[in-house]
Amino acid sequence: MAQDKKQVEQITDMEADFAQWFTDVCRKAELIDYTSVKGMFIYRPYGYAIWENIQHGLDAEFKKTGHENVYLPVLIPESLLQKEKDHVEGFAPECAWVTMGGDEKLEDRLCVRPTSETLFCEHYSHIIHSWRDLPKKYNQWCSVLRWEKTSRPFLRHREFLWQEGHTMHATAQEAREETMQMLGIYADFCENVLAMPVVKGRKTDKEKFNGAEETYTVECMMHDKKALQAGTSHYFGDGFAKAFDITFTGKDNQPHYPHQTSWGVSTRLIGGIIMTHGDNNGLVLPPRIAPTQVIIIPVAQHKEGVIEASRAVMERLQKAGFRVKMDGSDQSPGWKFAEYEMKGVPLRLELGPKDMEKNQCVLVRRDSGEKSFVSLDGIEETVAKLLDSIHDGLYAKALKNREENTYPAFSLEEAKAIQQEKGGFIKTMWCGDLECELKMKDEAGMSSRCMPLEQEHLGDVCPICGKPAKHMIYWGVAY
RNA sequence: CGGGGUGUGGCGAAGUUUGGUAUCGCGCUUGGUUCGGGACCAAGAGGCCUCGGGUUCGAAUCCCGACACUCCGACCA
Repeated sequence: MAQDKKQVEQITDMEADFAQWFTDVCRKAELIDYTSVKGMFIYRPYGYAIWENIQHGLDAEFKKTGHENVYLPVLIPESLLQKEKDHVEGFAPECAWVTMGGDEKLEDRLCVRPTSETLFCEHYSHIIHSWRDLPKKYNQWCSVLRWEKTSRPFLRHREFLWQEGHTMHATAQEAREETMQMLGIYADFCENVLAMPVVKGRKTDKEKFNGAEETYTVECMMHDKKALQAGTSHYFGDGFAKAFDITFTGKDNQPHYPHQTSWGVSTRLIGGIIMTHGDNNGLVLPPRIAPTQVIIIPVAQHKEGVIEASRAVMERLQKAGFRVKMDGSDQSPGWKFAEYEMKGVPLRLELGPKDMEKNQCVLVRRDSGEKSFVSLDGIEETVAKLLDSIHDGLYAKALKNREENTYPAFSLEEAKAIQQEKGGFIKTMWCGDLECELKMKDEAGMSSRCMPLEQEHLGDVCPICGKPAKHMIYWGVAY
Protein backbone atom coordinates (compact mmCIF):
# COMPACT_ATOMS: atom_id res chain seq x y z
CA MET A 1 0.00 0.00 0.00
CA ALA A 2 1.42 3.35 -1.00
CA GLN A 3 2.43 5.33 2.01
CA ASP A 4 1.62 8.68 0.49
CA LYS A 5 -2.03 7.75 0.75
CA LYS A 6 -3.37 9.17 3.93
CA GLN A 7 -5.01 6.48 5.98
CA VAL A 8 -5.62 8.13 9.31
CA GLU A 9 -8.12 10.95 9.08
CA GLN A 10 -7.81 12.15 12.64
CA ILE A 11 -4.40 13.69 12.14
CA THR A 12 -3.85 17.06 10.48
CA ASP A 13 -1.53 16.94 7.46
CA MET A 14 1.97 18.09 8.38
CA GLU A 15 2.20 20.14 5.21
CA ALA A 16 -0.98 22.00 6.14
CA ASP A 17 -0.04 22.81 9.75
CA PHE A 18 3.06 21.23 11.24
CA ALA A 19 2.38 22.44 14.78
CA GLN A 20 -1.13 21.05 14.74
CA TRP A 21 0.14 17.80 13.23
CA PHE A 22 2.60 17.48 16.09
CA THR A 23 -0.06 18.06 18.73
CA ASP A 24 -2.42 15.60 17.01
CA VAL A 25 0.26 12.91 16.96
CA CYS A 26 1.06 13.40 20.65
CA ARG A 27 -2.56 12.91 21.56
CA LYS A 28 -3.75 10.34 19.03
CA ALA A 29 -0.73 8.10 19.57
CA GLU A 30 -1.61 8.25 23.28
CA LEU A 31 1.76 9.63 24.32
CA ILE A 32 0.56 12.48 26.46
CA ASP A 33 -2.36 14.11 28.19
CA TYR A 34 -2.87 17.66 29.34
CA THR A 35 -3.54 18.54 32.97
CA SER A 36 -5.16 21.52 34.63
CA VAL A 37 -1.75 23.07 35.31
CA LYS A 38 -0.34 24.95 32.37
CA GLY A 39 2.77 23.40 30.90
CA MET A 40 2.50 20.24 32.98
CA PHE A 41 1.78 17.07 31.07
CA ILE A 42 1.00 13.46 31.86
CA TYR A 43 3.24 10.94 30.17
CA ARG A 44 0.82 8.14 29.29
CA PRO A 45 2.03 4.51 29.34
CA TYR A 46 2.99 4.47 25.67
CA GLY A 47 4.86 7.76 25.92
CA TYR A 48 6.52 6.84 29.19
CA ALA A 49 7.59 3.48 27.71
CA ILE A 50 9.58 5.35 25.07
CA TRP A 51 11.30 7.31 27.82
CA GLU A 52 12.02 4.10 29.73
CA ASN A 53 13.71 2.66 26.66
CA ILE A 54 15.77 5.83 26.29
CA GLN A 55 16.70 5.55 29.96
CA HIS A 56 17.72 1.91 29.71
CA GLY A 57 19.85 2.51 26.64
CA LEU A 58 21.64 5.60 27.92
CA ASP A 59 21.99 4.37 31.50
CA ALA A 60 23.84 1.30 30.24
CA GLU A 61 26.27 3.58 28.37
CA PHE A 62 26.76 5.76 31.46
CA LYS A 63 27.52 2.70 33.60
CA LYS A 64 29.91 1.31 31.00
CA THR A 65 31.89 4.53 31.20
CA GLY A 66 32.11 4.46 34.97
CA HIS A 67 29.25 6.67 36.10
CA GLU A 68 27.10 6.08 39.19
CA ASN A 69 23.50 7.12 39.75
CA VAL A 70 22.52 9.27 42.71
CA TYR A 71 19.46 11.20 43.82
CA LEU A 72 19.49 14.73 45.21
CA PRO A 73 16.64 16.79 46.71
CA VAL A 74 14.06 18.63 44.63
CA LEU A 75 14.43 21.89 46.62
CA ILE A 76 17.37 24.30 46.58
CA PRO A 77 17.75 27.17 49.08
CA GLU A 78 18.02 30.55 47.39
CA SER A 79 21.30 31.25 49.17
CA LEU A 80 22.86 28.20 47.56
CA LEU A 81 21.56 29.03 44.11
CA GLN A 82 23.10 32.49 44.33
CA LYS A 83 26.66 31.37 44.85
CA GLU A 84 27.52 31.30 41.14
CA LYS A 85 26.66 34.64 39.56
CA ASP A 86 26.12 33.69 35.90
CA HIS A 87 24.23 30.60 36.92
CA VAL A 88 21.66 32.40 39.08
CA GLU A 89 21.21 35.11 36.47
CA GLY A 90 20.37 32.48 33.91
CA PHE A 91 17.95 30.47 35.96
CA ALA A 92 16.34 32.81 38.50
CA PRO A 93 13.79 34.20 36.00
CA GLU A 94 12.31 30.78 35.45
CA CYS A 95 12.43 29.35 38.97
CA ALA A 96 9.35 28.29 40.90
CA TRP A 97 9.64 29.04 44.60
CA VAL A 98 8.42 27.37 47.76
CA THR A 99 7.80 30.15 50.26
CA MET A 100 5.60 28.48 52.85
CA GLY A 101 6.08 25.38 55.01
CA GLY A 102 2.66 24.51 56.31
CA ASP A 103 1.36 27.90 57.43
CA GLU A 104 4.77 29.34 58.29
CA LYS A 105 6.70 31.61 55.98
CA LEU A 106 10.20 30.33 55.13
CA GLU A 107 13.18 32.57 55.95
CA ASP A 108 15.24 31.30 53.00
CA ARG A 109 12.81 30.51 50.23
CA LEU A 110 13.35 27.28 48.33
CA CYS A 111 13.64 26.94 44.58
CA VAL A 112 12.23 23.86 42.89
CA ARG A 113 15.33 22.65 41.02
CA PRO A 114 15.62 23.93 37.45
CA THR A 115 18.94 21.99 37.31
CA SER A 116 21.14 20.66 40.09
CA GLU A 117 24.63 22.09 39.63
CA THR A 118 24.48 23.95 42.93
CA LEU A 119 23.33 20.93 44.96
CA PHE A 120 25.97 18.74 43.37
CA CYS A 121 28.58 21.36 44.19
CA GLU A 122 27.49 21.59 47.81
CA HIS A 123 27.66 17.80 48.07
CA TYR A 124 31.01 17.56 46.30
CA SER A 125 32.43 20.13 48.69
CA HIS A 126 31.58 17.70 51.49
CA ILE A 127 33.05 14.56 49.96
CA ILE A 128 36.05 15.67 47.92
CA HIS A 129 39.20 16.19 49.98
CA SER A 130 42.03 14.32 48.31
CA TRP A 131 43.17 13.51 44.78
CA ARG A 132 42.19 9.96 45.78
CA ASP A 133 38.53 11.08 45.85
CA LEU A 134 38.66 11.94 42.16
CA PRO A 135 37.19 11.58 39.71
CA LYS A 136 33.59 11.66 40.88
CA LYS A 137 31.25 10.72 38.08
CA TYR A 138 27.62 11.00 39.14
CA ASN A 139 24.39 11.00 37.19
CA GLN A 140 20.84 11.70 38.27
CA TRP A 141 17.55 10.74 36.60
CA CYS A 142 14.89 13.15 37.78
CA SER A 143 12.48 15.88 36.80
CA VAL A 144 13.18 19.60 36.83
CA LEU A 145 10.96 22.67 36.86
CA ARG A 146 11.25 25.76 34.70
CA TRP A 147 8.47 28.30 34.69
CA GLU A 148 8.28 28.65 30.91
CA LYS A 149 5.97 31.25 29.45
CA THR A 150 4.81 29.08 26.60
CA SER A 151 4.72 25.32 26.59
CA ARG A 152 4.28 22.47 24.12
CA PRO A 153 4.17 18.71 24.62
CA PHE A 154 7.69 17.26 24.91
CA LEU A 155 9.38 20.36 23.49
CA ARG A 156 8.84 22.75 26.34
CA HIS A 157 7.32 21.62 29.63
CA ARG A 158 7.31 23.41 32.92
CA GLU A 159 8.22 20.08 34.46
CA PHE A 160 10.19 17.63 32.38
CA LEU A 161 12.11 14.41 32.85
CA TRP A 162 15.81 14.28 32.17
CA GLN A 163 19.15 13.00 33.30
CA GLU A 164 21.90 15.30 34.48
CA GLY A 165 25.45 14.05 34.78
CA HIS A 166 27.81 15.98 37.06
CA THR A 167 31.45 15.02 37.24
CA MET A 168 34.56 16.28 39.02
CA HIS A 169 38.09 15.70 37.80
CA ALA A 170 41.60 16.42 39.02
CA THR A 171 42.70 18.02 35.77
CA ALA A 172 41.22 20.24 33.11
CA GLN A 173 42.26 17.80 30.44
CA GLU A 174 40.43 14.92 32.07
CA ALA A 175 37.29 17.05 32.43
CA ARG A 176 37.50 18.09 28.78
CA GLU A 177 37.80 14.46 27.76
CA GLU A 178 34.73 13.64 29.83
CA THR A 179 32.78 16.46 28.16
CA MET A 180 33.62 15.12 24.73
CA GLN A 181 33.07 11.50 25.69
CA MET A 182 29.51 12.25 26.82
CA LEU A 183 28.81 14.28 23.71
CA GLY A 184 29.93 11.24 21.75
CA ILE A 185 27.63 8.95 23.71
CA TYR A 186 24.69 11.25 22.97
CA ALA A 187 25.57 11.45 19.29
CA ASP A 188 25.91 7.67 18.96
CA PHE A 189 22.67 7.10 20.81
CA CYS A 190 20.77 9.56 18.62
CA GLU A 191 22.12 8.02 15.45
CA ASN A 192 22.27 4.31 16.27
CA VAL A 193 19.17 4.02 18.43
CA LEU A 194 16.89 6.94 17.56
CA ALA A 195 17.92 7.06 13.89
CA MET A 196 18.42 10.82 14.22
CA PRO A 197 21.52 12.17 12.48
CA VAL A 198 23.27 14.87 14.51
CA VAL A 199 25.68 17.72 14.02
CA LYS A 200 28.19 17.77 16.86
CA GLY A 201 29.50 21.17 17.72
CA ARG A 202 30.26 23.90 20.22
CA LYS A 203 27.82 26.62 21.25
CA THR A 204 28.73 30.29 20.99
CA ASP A 205 29.23 32.28 24.19
CA LYS A 206 25.75 33.71 23.73
CA GLU A 207 24.14 30.29 23.56
CA LYS A 208 26.23 28.46 26.13
CA PHE A 209 25.05 27.30 29.55
CA ASN A 210 25.08 29.90 32.31
CA GLY A 211 28.24 29.31 34.28
CA ALA A 212 29.95 27.02 31.76
CA GLU A 213 33.27 27.70 30.03
CA GLU A 214 32.26 25.69 27.00
CA THR A 215 28.99 24.10 25.92
CA TYR A 216 28.79 21.36 23.32
CA THR A 217 25.64 20.21 21.59
CA VAL A 218 24.17 17.66 19.25
CA GLU A 219 21.83 19.45 16.84
CA CYS A 220 19.20 17.70 14.76
CA MET A 221 17.04 18.88 11.91
CA MET A 222 13.34 18.21 12.20
CA HIS A 223 11.05 17.40 9.30
CA ASP A 224 9.93 21.04 9.12
CA LYS A 225 13.60 22.07 8.77
CA LYS A 226 13.77 23.63 12.22
CA ALA A 227 16.58 22.75 14.60
CA LEU A 228 16.31 20.82 17.83
CA GLN A 229 19.09 20.58 20.37
CA ALA A 230 18.98 16.90 21.27
CA GLY A 231 21.61 16.83 23.98
CA THR A 232 24.21 19.02 25.62
CA SER A 233 27.54 18.58 27.39
CA HIS A 234 29.36 21.32 29.32
CA TYR A 235 32.89 21.92 30.42
CA PHE A 236 32.87 24.09 33.55
CA GLY A 237 36.53 24.52 34.26
CA ASP A 238 36.92 25.33 37.96
CA GLY A 239 34.46 28.23 38.13
CA PHE A 240 31.84 26.44 40.18
CA ALA A 241 34.54 24.81 42.32
CA LYS A 242 35.80 28.26 43.26
CA ALA A 243 32.33 29.62 43.91
CA PHE A 244 31.47 26.64 46.12
CA ASP A 245 34.90 26.29 47.67
CA ILE A 246 35.53 22.75 46.52
CA THR A 247 39.20 21.86 46.93
CA PHE A 248 41.30 18.75 47.13
CA THR A 249 44.81 18.10 48.24
CA GLY A 250 46.95 16.94 45.34
CA LYS A 251 49.88 14.57 45.28
CA ASP A 252 52.01 17.66 45.75
CA ASN A 253 50.32 18.28 49.13
CA GLN A 254 48.91 21.55 47.81
CA PRO A 255 45.23 22.55 47.58
CA HIS A 256 43.69 22.47 44.08
CA TYR A 257 40.33 23.21 42.52
CA PRO A 258 38.81 20.27 40.64
CA HIS A 259 37.50 20.64 37.09
CA GLN A 260 33.88 19.95 36.43
CA THR A 261 31.45 18.85 33.72
CA SER A 262 27.72 18.45 33.36
CA TRP A 263 25.63 16.94 30.59
CA GLY A 264 22.02 16.09 29.94
CA VAL A 265 19.25 14.92 27.69
CA SER A 266 15.55 15.22 28.34
CA THR A 267 12.16 13.97 27.24
CA ARG A 268 12.52 16.56 24.51
CA LEU A 269 14.23 13.71 22.66
CA ILE A 270 10.78 12.18 22.25
CA GLY A 271 9.63 15.37 20.55
CA GLY A 272 12.65 14.98 18.30
CA ILE A 273 11.73 11.42 17.39
CA ILE A 274 8.18 12.49 16.54
CA MET A 275 9.26 15.43 14.37
CA THR A 276 12.10 13.57 12.67
CA HIS A 277 10.32 10.40 11.62
CA GLY A 278 6.56 11.01 11.85
CA ASP A 279 4.29 11.22 8.80
CA ASN A 280 0.70 12.04 7.95
CA ASN A 281 -0.51 8.73 9.34
CA GLY A 282 0.98 9.56 12.72
CA LEU A 283 3.96 8.46 14.72
CA VAL A 284 6.81 6.45 13.18
CA LEU A 285 9.03 4.94 15.83
CA PRO A 286 12.61 3.83 15.25
CA PRO A 287 12.62 0.06 15.96
CA ARG A 288 15.32 0.17 18.63
CA ILE A 289 13.28 2.50 20.84
CA ALA A 290 9.72 1.38 20.00
CA PRO A 291 7.88 -0.02 23.03
CA THR A 292 6.25 -2.50 20.65
CA GLN A 293 8.42 -3.50 17.70
CA VAL A 294 6.00 -5.95 16.14
CA ILE A 295 2.21 -5.91 16.44
CA ILE A 296 0.51 -9.13 15.50
CA ILE A 297 -3.00 -8.80 14.04
CA PRO A 298 -4.92 -12.04 13.77
CA VAL A 299 -7.27 -11.91 10.79
CA ALA A 300 -10.65 -13.63 10.93
CA GLN A 301 -9.70 -14.48 14.46
CA HIS A 302 -12.97 -16.27 15.19
CA LYS A 303 -11.92 -19.03 12.80
CA GLU A 304 -10.46 -22.06 14.41
CA GLY A 305 -6.79 -21.93 15.28
CA VAL A 306 -6.06 -18.34 14.22
CA ILE A 307 -5.60 -16.95 17.72
CA GLU A 308 -3.55 -19.94 18.76
CA ALA A 309 -1.30 -19.68 15.69
CA SER A 310 -0.87 -15.92 16.28
CA ARG A 311 0.03 -16.49 19.87
CA ALA A 312 2.56 -19.13 18.88
CA VAL A 313 4.26 -16.64 16.52
CA MET A 314 4.22 -13.99 19.25
CA GLU A 315 5.87 -16.34 21.71
CA ARG A 316 8.51 -17.35 19.20
CA LEU A 317 9.40 -13.72 18.52
CA GLN A 318 9.37 -12.81 22.20
CA LYS A 319 11.71 -15.72 22.88
CA ALA A 320 14.01 -14.32 20.21
CA GLY A 321 14.12 -11.04 22.20
CA PHE A 322 11.71 -8.81 20.28
CA ARG A 323 9.11 -6.58 21.92
CA VAL A 324 5.93 -8.06 20.48
CA LYS A 325 2.23 -7.72 21.17
CA MET A 326 -0.83 -9.35 19.70
CA ASP A 327 -4.14 -7.52 19.42
CA GLY A 328 -6.86 -10.09 19.88
CA SER A 329 -9.53 -7.52 20.69
CA ASP A 330 -12.82 -7.61 18.78
CA GLN A 331 -12.09 -4.50 16.72
CA SER A 332 -12.04 -5.06 12.97
CA PRO A 333 -8.67 -5.73 11.33
CA GLY A 334 -8.88 -2.43 9.46
CA TRP A 335 -9.35 -0.55 12.70
CA LYS A 336 -6.32 -2.24 14.18
CA PHE A 337 -4.18 -1.48 11.12
CA ALA A 338 -4.98 2.22 11.45
CA GLU A 339 -4.51 2.22 15.21
CA TYR A 340 -0.99 0.79 15.19
CA GLU A 341 0.06 2.91 12.27
CA MET A 342 -0.99 5.96 14.23
CA LYS A 343 1.09 4.68 17.15
CA GLY A 344 4.12 4.14 14.96
CA VAL A 345 4.72 0.42 15.55
CA PRO A 346 7.57 -0.38 13.13
CA LEU A 347 6.31 -3.73 11.89
CA ARG A 348 2.85 -5.27 11.55
CA LEU A 349 2.43 -9.01 11.26
CA GLU A 350 -0.91 -10.25 9.90
CA LEU A 351 -1.88 -13.87 10.28
CA GLY A 352 -5.12 -15.36 8.92
CA PRO A 353 -6.52 -18.67 7.73
CA LYS A 354 -5.05 -18.29 4.24
CA ASP A 355 -1.60 -17.75 5.72
CA MET A 356 -1.93 -20.72 8.02
CA GLU A 357 -2.55 -23.01 5.04
CA LYS A 358 0.70 -21.82 3.47
CA ASN A 359 2.74 -21.59 6.71
CA GLN A 360 3.27 -17.88 6.05
CA CYS A 361 2.35 -14.45 7.38
CA VAL A 362 2.10 -10.91 6.04
CA LEU A 363 4.65 -8.32 7.19
CA VAL A 364 4.01 -4.61 6.65
CA ARG A 365 6.63 -1.92 7.28
CA ARG A 366 5.43 1.24 8.98
CA ASP A 367 8.04 3.44 7.32
CA SER A 368 7.37 2.57 3.67
CA GLY A 369 4.08 0.65 3.85
CA GLU A 370 5.78 -2.13 1.93
CA LYS A 371 4.01 -5.46 2.32
CA SER A 372 5.62 -8.88 2.05
CA PHE A 373 4.43 -12.46 2.37
CA VAL A 374 7.01 -14.47 4.23
CA SER A 375 7.37 -18.01 5.48
CA LEU A 376 6.96 -18.65 9.19
CA ASP A 377 10.11 -20.73 8.99
CA GLY A 378 12.89 -18.46 10.11
CA ILE A 379 10.47 -15.62 10.96
CA GLU A 380 12.88 -14.48 13.69
CA GLU A 381 15.62 -13.75 11.16
CA THR A 382 13.20 -12.09 8.76
CA VAL A 383 11.90 -9.77 11.47
CA ALA A 384 15.40 -8.94 12.67
CA LYS A 385 16.46 -8.00 9.16
CA LEU A 386 13.38 -5.91 8.53
CA LEU A 387 13.73 -3.98 11.79
CA ASP A 388 17.35 -3.18 10.97
CA SER A 389 16.32 -2.16 7.49
CA ILE A 390 13.65 0.15 8.90
CA HIS A 391 16.20 1.74 11.21
CA ASP A 392 18.61 2.30 8.33
CA GLY A 393 15.83 3.66 6.15
CA LEU A 394 14.68 6.14 8.77
CA TYR A 395 18.23 7.32 9.37
CA ALA A 396 18.93 7.71 5.68
CA LYS A 397 15.72 9.65 5.13
CA ALA A 398 16.45 12.02 8.01
CA LEU A 399 20.02 12.54 6.84
CA LYS A 400 18.80 13.27 3.32
CA ASN A 401 16.37 15.83 4.69
CA ARG A 402 19.18 17.57 6.55
CA GLU A 403 21.61 17.50 3.67
CA GLU A 404 19.08 18.76 1.16
CA ASN A 405 18.17 21.62 3.48
CA THR A 406 21.61 22.82 4.50
CA TYR A 407 23.02 25.71 2.48
CA PRO A 408 26.23 27.69 2.57
CA ALA A 409 25.83 31.48 2.53
CA PHE A 410 28.40 34.17 1.83
CA SER A 411 26.57 37.31 2.84
CA LEU A 412 23.96 38.33 5.38
CA GLU A 413 21.57 39.12 2.52
CA GLU A 414 22.02 35.67 1.06
CA ALA A 415 21.52 34.00 4.44
CA LYS A 416 18.37 36.03 4.97
CA ALA A 417 17.03 35.15 1.52
CA ILE A 418 17.69 31.43 1.96
CA GLN A 419 16.05 31.45 5.38
CA GLN A 420 12.95 33.19 4.05
CA GLU A 421 12.60 31.17 0.86
CA LYS A 422 13.74 27.72 1.93
CA GLY A 423 14.45 27.47 5.66
CA GLY A 424 16.77 24.82 7.01
CA PHE A 425 20.35 25.12 8.24
CA ILE A 426 22.63 27.77 6.88
CA LYS A 427 26.37 27.50 7.26
CA THR A 428 28.68 30.47 7.09
CA MET A 429 32.06 31.62 8.31
CA TRP A 430 32.01 33.80 11.45
CA CYS A 431 34.35 36.26 13.11
CA GLY A 432 33.28 35.22 16.60
CA ASP A 433 31.76 38.56 17.60
CA LEU A 434 28.47 38.72 19.47
CA GLU A 435 27.48 41.73 17.37
CA CYS A 436 27.38 39.66 14.18
CA GLU A 437 25.48 36.88 15.93
CA LEU A 438 22.84 39.36 17.08
CA LYS A 439 22.63 40.84 13.61
CA MET A 440 21.90 37.42 12.14
CA LYS A 441 19.14 36.98 14.73
CA ASP A 442 17.63 40.41 14.11
CA GLU A 443 17.78 40.46 10.34
CA ALA A 444 17.55 36.82 9.29
CA GLY A 445 15.62 35.50 12.30
CA MET A 446 18.13 32.74 12.96
CA SER A 447 20.11 31.88 16.06
CA SER A 448 23.46 30.18 15.95
CA ARG A 449 23.15 26.41 16.34
CA CYS A 450 26.77 25.43 16.75
CA MET A 451 30.29 25.62 15.46
CA PRO A 452 30.62 22.05 14.19
CA LEU A 453 33.55 19.97 15.36
CA GLU A 454 34.10 19.07 11.72
CA GLN A 455 34.88 22.49 10.34
CA GLU A 456 34.66 23.36 6.65
CA HIS A 457 36.50 26.25 5.07
CA LEU A 458 33.93 28.34 3.24
CA GLY A 459 36.03 31.51 3.03
CA ASP A 460 38.37 33.79 4.92
CA VAL A 461 36.05 36.49 6.21
CA CYS A 462 32.90 36.81 8.28
CA PRO A 463 30.08 37.46 5.78
CA ILE A 464 28.37 39.77 8.24
CA CYS A 465 31.15 42.23 9.10
CA GLY A 466 33.93 41.35 6.66
CA LYS A 467 36.51 40.83 9.39
CA PRO A 468 38.70 37.72 9.36
CA ALA A 469 36.71 34.58 10.13
CA LYS A 470 37.55 32.35 13.07
CA HIS A 471 34.94 29.60 12.75
CA MET A 472 32.48 27.91 10.44
CA ILE A 473 29.07 28.03 12.07
CA TYR A 474 25.55 26.67 11.57
CA TRP A 475 22.48 28.92 11.83
CA GLY A 476 18.82 27.96 12.01
CA VAL A 477 15.41 28.52 13.50
CA ALA A 478 15.24 26.43 16.64
CA TYR A 479 12.61 24.82 18.83
C1' C B 1 5.04 39.00 28.57
C1' G B 2 2.58 41.43 23.68
C1' G B 3 -0.91 40.33 19.60
C1' G B 4 -4.67 36.92 17.31
C1' G B 5 -7.98 32.50 17.72
C1' U B 6 -10.71 28.96 20.75
C1' G B 7 -13.40 26.95 25.21
C1' U B 8 -20.82 23.24 24.57
C1' G B 9 -21.39 14.80 26.89
C1' G B 10 -14.95 11.10 26.05
C1' C B 11 -13.59 13.56 20.89
C1' G B 12 -15.08 16.99 16.84
C1' A B 13 -18.65 20.51 16.04
C1' A B 14 -23.87 23.38 15.46
C1' G B 15 -26.53 26.71 18.50
C1' U B 16 -24.42 32.86 20.57
C1' U B 17 -25.62 38.06 15.88
C1' U B 18 -31.79 38.44 17.50
C1' G B 19 -31.87 35.54 25.61
C1' G B 20 -37.12 31.19 26.06
C1' U B 21 -36.91 23.09 27.85
C1' A B 22 -29.49 21.04 24.96
C1' U B 23 -28.61 19.40 19.03
C1' C B 24 -25.61 16.49 15.40
C1' G B 25 -21.50 13.10 13.95
C1' C B 26 -17.90 9.92 16.01
C1' G B 27 -16.85 7.23 20.35
C1' C B 28 -18.99 4.40 24.71
C1' U B 29 -22.56 0.17 26.78
C1' U B 30 -25.67 -4.29 25.65
C1' G B 31 -27.40 -7.97 22.05
C1' G B 32 -26.88 -9.96 17.17
C1' U B 33 -24.51 -10.43 12.38
C1' U B 34 -19.44 -9.50 10.63
C1' C B 35 -13.90 -9.88 10.15
C1' G B 36 -7.29 -9.58 4.61
C1' G B 37 -7.64 -1.33 5.31
C1' G B 38 -10.98 2.53 10.48
C1' A B 39 -17.88 -3.17 9.41
C1' C B 40 -23.42 -3.27 9.94
C1' C B 41 -28.33 -3.50 12.47
C1' A B 42 -31.09 -2.62 16.93
C1' A B 43 -31.70 -0.79 21.78
C1' G B 44 -29.38 2.34 25.51
C1' A B 45 -26.22 5.49 28.79
C1' G B 46 -23.88 10.00 29.18
C1' G B 47 -24.02 17.46 29.53
C1' C B 48 -21.95 22.08 36.79
C1' C B 49 -22.58 24.65 28.16
C1' U B 50 -14.24 26.28 31.30
C1' C B 51 -14.71 28.97 36.08
C1' G B 52 -16.43 33.41 39.12
C1' G B 53 -19.40 37.65 39.33
C1' G B 54 -23.32 40.83 37.08
C1' U B 55 -27.95 42.21 34.02
C1' U B 56 -32.83 39.69 33.46
C1' C B 57 -39.09 36.79 35.10
C1' G B 58 -35.53 33.72 32.39
C1' A B 59 -28.43 33.34 30.21
C1' A B 60 -24.61 28.42 26.39
C1' U B 61 -26.36 33.21 24.28
C1' C B 62 -25.66 40.01 26.84
C1' C B 63 -21.76 42.66 30.33
C1' C B 64 -17.21 42.39 33.63
C1' G B 65 -13.28 39.37 35.40
C1' A B 66 -10.26 34.94 35.80
C1' C B 67 -8.22 30.41 33.90
C1' A B 68 -6.81 26.97 30.15
C1' C B 69 -5.61 25.47 25.17
C1' U B 70 -3.65 27.17 20.51
C1' C B 71 -0.98 30.18 16.73
C1' C B 72 2.60 34.38 15.78
C1' G B 73 6.35 37.19 18.30
C1' A B 74 9.58 38.14 22.69
C1' C B 75 11.93 35.08 26.24
C1' C B 76 14.10 30.31 26.67
C1' A B 77 21.30 25.77 27.57
